[in-house]
Amino acid sequence: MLINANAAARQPIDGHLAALAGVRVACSEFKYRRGIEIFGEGEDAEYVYQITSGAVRTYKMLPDGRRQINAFHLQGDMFGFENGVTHRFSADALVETHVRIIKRGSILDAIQSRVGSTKNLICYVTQNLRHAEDHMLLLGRKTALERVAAFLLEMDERLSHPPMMVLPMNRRDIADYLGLTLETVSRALSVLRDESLLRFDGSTQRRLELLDRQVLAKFDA
Amino acid sequence: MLINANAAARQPIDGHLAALAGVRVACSEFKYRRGIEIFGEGEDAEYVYQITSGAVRTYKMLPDGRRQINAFHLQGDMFGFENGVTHRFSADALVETHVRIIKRGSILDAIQSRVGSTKNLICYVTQNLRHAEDHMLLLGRKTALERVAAFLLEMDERLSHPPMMVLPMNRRDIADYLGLTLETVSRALSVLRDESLLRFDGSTQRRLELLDRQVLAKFDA
DNA sequence: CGCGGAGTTGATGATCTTCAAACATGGTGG
DNA sequence: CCACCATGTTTGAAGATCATCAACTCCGCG
Repeated sequence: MLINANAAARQPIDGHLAALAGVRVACSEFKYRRGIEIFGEGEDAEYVYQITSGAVRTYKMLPDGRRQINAFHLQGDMFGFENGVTHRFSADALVETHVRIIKRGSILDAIQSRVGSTKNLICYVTQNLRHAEDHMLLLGRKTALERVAAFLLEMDERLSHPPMMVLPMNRRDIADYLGLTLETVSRALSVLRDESLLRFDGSTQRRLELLDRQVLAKFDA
Repeated sequence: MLINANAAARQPIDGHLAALAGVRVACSEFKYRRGIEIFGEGEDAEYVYQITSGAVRTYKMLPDGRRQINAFHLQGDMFGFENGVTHRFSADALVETHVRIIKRGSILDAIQSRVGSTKNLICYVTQNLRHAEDHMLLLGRKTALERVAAFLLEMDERLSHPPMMVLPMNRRDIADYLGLTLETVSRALSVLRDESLLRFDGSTQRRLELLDRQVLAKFDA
C-alpha cells in the first residue's frame, strides 16, 4: 500500500543513514511484511533503522497486555536509538516496509571518526525527544476529541497535506497511540465527520479527507 | 532520573558539563530561588543547564492553563537541550537551585572539535528520551494508583533509596507530572498509607518513608 | 456464500475530575 | 512568642468522561 504519495516523490530521503555514519559504512536494506515484528522489547539492540518506504509502530507493553504506542514512523524516519545494549520498546511493520539498517557499533564508531555528522545525528535524536515531549502533553492533558484531532493534524502534516490521506494503521493502533480505546477513537472520528471536518472516502475507513484544517486545529487544544 | 540516578551520592557530579564540552569552555554558575522561572516555552534557547543542587520542573502548558510536567530534574541532571533556537518547554526551580550553564553554541562547537565527548553527550540526550518513553506508557496506560506508585519508586530510586524521602514538589506538581489532579494524587497516597506501604513523617506531608518497596512495585503495573 | 477482521454505535458502569469544605503548615510581623 | 494568613493537603459528594460490554454492519476473501 502506498503510504505517502508526496514523500515517495522525494528522492533521495533526507539524511541518509549511510551519509550520517560516513560513506565507508555499508547499509543493508531489508524488507518486512505487514504485521511483522522488526524487534522486540528486551532484545539486543544491534541496529539503527531508517525507513525507505512503509510505516512502523514502536510501543511498550504492560504485563497485562495494555499497550502504549510511542510513535508511528514513516518514510525517512529513523528509530531504534538505544543507550544500553537492549531495545526499550518493540517495533512492528504496519504495512510492507523497507528499511536501511546499520550496526549500532558502526554508527557510533563512525561518528567518532567523522565529526561533521555529529550535529545531524543529535538532531535526529532530539527530534524523537521533541515528539515525545509533545506526546506527553497530549497523553497527560488532552481530551479524547483533542487527541484525535491532534493525531489527524500530525498525520496530515507528516504526509505533506495530501488531498486524500491513507492511514497505514487501524483504529486499535491509533487508540494505543493516543491512550484511548478503539471505540473512543471511532466515536471521535464520527463526531468530526458529523461536524463536517472530515470525510471518509468510499467504502474503507482508512481513506479520509480533511475538510477544514483550521477548525480541526481549534479542536486540538 | 533523566540523567543521573545516583547523583546526590556522588561527588563530584558525573559528567561535568564543562568536561563534556571541553575544558576550555567556561561554565557559569547560577542560583535560582524557589518558584522562579529558569526559562519559558518559546524563549530563545541560549544555554544548556546542569543542576549542582536543587530541583527543577520542566513542563508544557495548553492555552487554557492545563499543564503537563515532562520531568523533574535533580542534582546532576542536564536539561534544556534544543534542536531549534527556542525552548519547547518551560523550566522552574522547585526549591533553591544552583546550576551550571553553558552557551548552546559553545557546547556544539566544542563537540565539533573534541570528538571524545560525543558518545557521552548523545547518552545524555537518549537518556532523556528513555525517560520520555517510559513516561508515555505511564500517561497513556496506567491507572491513578499505578502512576503514584511508579512516581514514588522513581523518586526513591533517584534519591538512592533514602530511609526518609523529602519531596521537593507539591501535590499539584506531582499531579501535573502524572496527568492527574492533585486530589487524585492525595487520595492515592492515602490509599497507599492505609495499606501500610508508606508512612508520612511528622507533620509535613513532604517527608515520607516507603515501608514495602516490593509490594509498591506490584501496585505499579 | 459464509467467515473473519475491522469499524461503528448504543447502553451501562468505573474511574477520575470537579466542586466544596475543613484542616494543617509555615512564614511573617505585631 | 504567638496570632494570622496564604499555601498546601485531605476528604467527601456529585458529575463527566471515557472504558467496557455487546450487538450489528460492512467489506474482502477463500
